[in-house]
Amino acid sequence: MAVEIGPSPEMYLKSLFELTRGHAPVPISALAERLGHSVVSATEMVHRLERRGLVAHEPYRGARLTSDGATHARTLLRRHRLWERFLTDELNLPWESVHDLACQLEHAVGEEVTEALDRRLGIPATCPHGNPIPRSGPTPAASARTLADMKPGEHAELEAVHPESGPVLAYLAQHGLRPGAAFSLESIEPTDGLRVIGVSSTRVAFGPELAARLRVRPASGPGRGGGARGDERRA
Amino acid sequence: MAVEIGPSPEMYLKSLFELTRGHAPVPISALAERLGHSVVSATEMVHRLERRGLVAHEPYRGARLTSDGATHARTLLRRHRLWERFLTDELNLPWESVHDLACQLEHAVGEEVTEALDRRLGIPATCPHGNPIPRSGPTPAASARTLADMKPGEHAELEAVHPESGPVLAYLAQHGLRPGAAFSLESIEPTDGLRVIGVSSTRVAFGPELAARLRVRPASGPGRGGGARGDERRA
DNA sequence: ATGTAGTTTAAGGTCGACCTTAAACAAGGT
DNA sequence: ACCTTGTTTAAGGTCGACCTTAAACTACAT
Ligand SMILES: [Mn+2]
Ligand SMILES: [Mn+2]
Ligand SMILES: [Mn+2]
Ligand SMILES: [Mn+2]
Repeated sequence: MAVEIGPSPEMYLKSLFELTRGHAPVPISALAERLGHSVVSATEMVHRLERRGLVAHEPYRGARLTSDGATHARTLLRRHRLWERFLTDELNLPWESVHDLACQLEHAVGEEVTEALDRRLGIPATCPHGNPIPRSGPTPAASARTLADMKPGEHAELEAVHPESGPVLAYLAQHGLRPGAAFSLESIEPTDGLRVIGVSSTRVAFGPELAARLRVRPASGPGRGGGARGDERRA
Repeated sequence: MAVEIGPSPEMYLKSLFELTRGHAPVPISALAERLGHSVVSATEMVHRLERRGLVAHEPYRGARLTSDGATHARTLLRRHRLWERFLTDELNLPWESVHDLACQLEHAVGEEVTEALDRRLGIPATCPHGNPIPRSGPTPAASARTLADMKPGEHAELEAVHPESGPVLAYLAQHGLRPGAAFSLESIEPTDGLRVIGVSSTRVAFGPELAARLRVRPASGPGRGGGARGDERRA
């Protein structure tokens, strides 16, 4: 148990987990891109992780987490999101910064601290960006629907940003967009597929790339304007 | 600013700081021993740190922190002790574990988080083990007196454990010894210089090595028995 | 003054985590 | 069937952070 593994291998596991859609293996090139590494380096690392039994590599198709690897990845995601909650809720650090900060902390703690933190925070259900905090038992399935899937005229509410990344969060923060914000899709520009949405009297545009990262759910409280606080916790 | 420096070099700076007595340079062998590295490796690292301008090496005498190095070391000690307070006060983790846990966290955060944490904790004055938390302005001088300096019959109160280390803290915890605990030195065994102290009806023995790491101050509330809670905070 | 203990340098190694360039290869669409 | 694109392997490099063994050296105490 505990398996001694460094920050870098851990980031590979986490990324692999995040990039996985269904059962399909993740092309190493996708991994490499996500991490900003060369494809060759990513291949090397995948091999190392394979030797450790955390990853299964199907040549020319991609890499897949073993169940050990997936467990470890979930643990990391858990730590990451708990730290995010701590940083926002307890330290009042900005919503758009905590992702990167938590990305350091996640590698610096073990089970003892993680579980104590969880209790301390009141066993929160999601991170500040709307993603569920893994716990024992299956993680509640996030809505598969994204802004990219919406049709003009539709109303919805932002559920989560996934996958997260500093720049994306910064862009959203700039426009006051947070999980819980209600909005409507006003138009899809034919060229480039830009999505223009209306949030509380403002208009914000998203490229298709970004749009696919905004998980969306049917608007709950209809009318409920605003767009700021979406701190959903409950266990 | 910010100088990008990894966990390992950081540990060297911290150790150097802790081992420094007055103005004297610290023999590299002492550094090596503290870190559990070979002397050759420690020498290498000292050279690297010298190139970065964080350490000054006087051949055959030892290494000394430059003012840049000392600043960095103080920062680390600050982070370390703040995390310790967090782990004990907020997460209720055991007094004797938090040192090692904080030793990971101290390398995973920058100024932003550190300062927010400090505010959150109410600007504590010391770590759970009695050592002052560095802040801007000179650090209040810790008492130079240790258990090793006491004479049989003397009464005193434990101020701090310095330098800290897992095993030492574990030993103290085992006997219910904490900063704030009042005790008397009952005897110094002629052979081996064992110190036997009396704390609230128990007797505990310390070798000279350990005794020198227990900082001591004149007992404050005379009579005040017990020996547990010594959570001194105040700014 | 000399010797011993502590210190530094030299030399050679390992391993992880990155890089580049270039060649070999396989999958899948046309 | 073929070709293009994406993938893997090979080869060679760098750098940090550790290790060992062995030789050179210096400070200091006797
Ligand atoms: Mn990370
Ligand atoms: Mn998040
Ligand atoms: Mn440390
Ligand atoms: Mn402490």
